[in-house]
Amino acid sequence: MFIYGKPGTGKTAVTRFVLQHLSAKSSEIDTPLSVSYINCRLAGSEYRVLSMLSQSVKVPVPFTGIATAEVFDRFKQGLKAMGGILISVLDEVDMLVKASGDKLLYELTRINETSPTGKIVLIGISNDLNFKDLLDPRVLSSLSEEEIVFHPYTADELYDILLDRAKIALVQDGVTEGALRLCAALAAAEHGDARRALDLLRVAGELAEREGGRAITEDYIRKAQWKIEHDRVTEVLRTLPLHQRLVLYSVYFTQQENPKETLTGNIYETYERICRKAGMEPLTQRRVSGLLNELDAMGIVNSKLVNLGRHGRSKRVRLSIPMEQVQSLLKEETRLS
DNA sequence: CCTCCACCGGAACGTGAGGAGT
DNA sequence: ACTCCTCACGTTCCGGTGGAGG
Repeated sequence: MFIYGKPGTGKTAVTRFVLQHLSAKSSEIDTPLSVSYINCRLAGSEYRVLSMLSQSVKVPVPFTGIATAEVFDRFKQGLKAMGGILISVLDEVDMLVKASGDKLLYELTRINETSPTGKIVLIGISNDLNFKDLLDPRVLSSLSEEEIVFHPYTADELYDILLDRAKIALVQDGVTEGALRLCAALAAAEHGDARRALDLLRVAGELAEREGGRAITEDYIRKAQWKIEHDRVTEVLRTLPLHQRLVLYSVYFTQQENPKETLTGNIYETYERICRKAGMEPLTQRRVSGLLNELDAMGIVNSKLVNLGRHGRSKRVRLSIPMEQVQSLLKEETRLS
């Protein structure tokens, strides 16, 4: 089965809920059934997904050291030995396939053909609606027998969810209707993500509590939204590796010196200068270009491909976070200060 | 209309850390 | 002791490209 839907539309929650009921029912009627839930993005690689699968059939696998094919064999052995049915949920499978292809999925679908005892049921969850394009037709035919699409929540639905939670979590009249509506609207504008909506309400509640407010008002919701964004960025910035930070500073300085010419070429020059001053070996332009793309993906920087005709084509890069945030990060930098 | 710039981005490959199996 | 894994992070190489200016 395939489950599609944007983040925060309930895919994972619903799947877990159903799984829980299934395993409760199976122990009630005494049927051999085990379930495993794996988040492929968190797992990171084909190897680690496999090793987690193996663990779910009680086969311990070292976290590194043996060949992927070997882990796969052990998993098959374990499944066979265990018998029954393994329901395996692969959350964010699209990440797995993008990183390491659909080989693993293909192999997994083939298990049922060869293994008489011990069958596997695959449930793939994906954020990417075009995920199917990445798959080989053979994999597709055996996988997508059933599809469910989770649509983004509308503002009204989000409002209901929030209201429900607010009743449990907050004192009576702890939140104004307007604040709830705003909260739902903000989250709905951002792809109808329920998790975001709940986060927003929670943070707003914390803010209100700290300031001794009597109820969560629209004002607190707005503040909370700002805070969430700010915290997210600070956290990301703080954990950036050295050269990634250097590239970020280069963008910052280039943009300050010459706001119009923030092309990769100029940024790279600045970067080289910084490296030389700090007595470090600069990375190649290719690598820096990759780092810039990563910063872009994290939403720290915004880059756009531009064509300067005779002057070639390049990328125009802009910071998409406030300058002050980079400044304060720079202040913590003892080596570069 | 054609050229050619200045970079983009894919692919293959290298290295060193962390570790398993025999 | 030796071979063989994964994986993150880089490098080298190279074909690709949209449009200003000849």
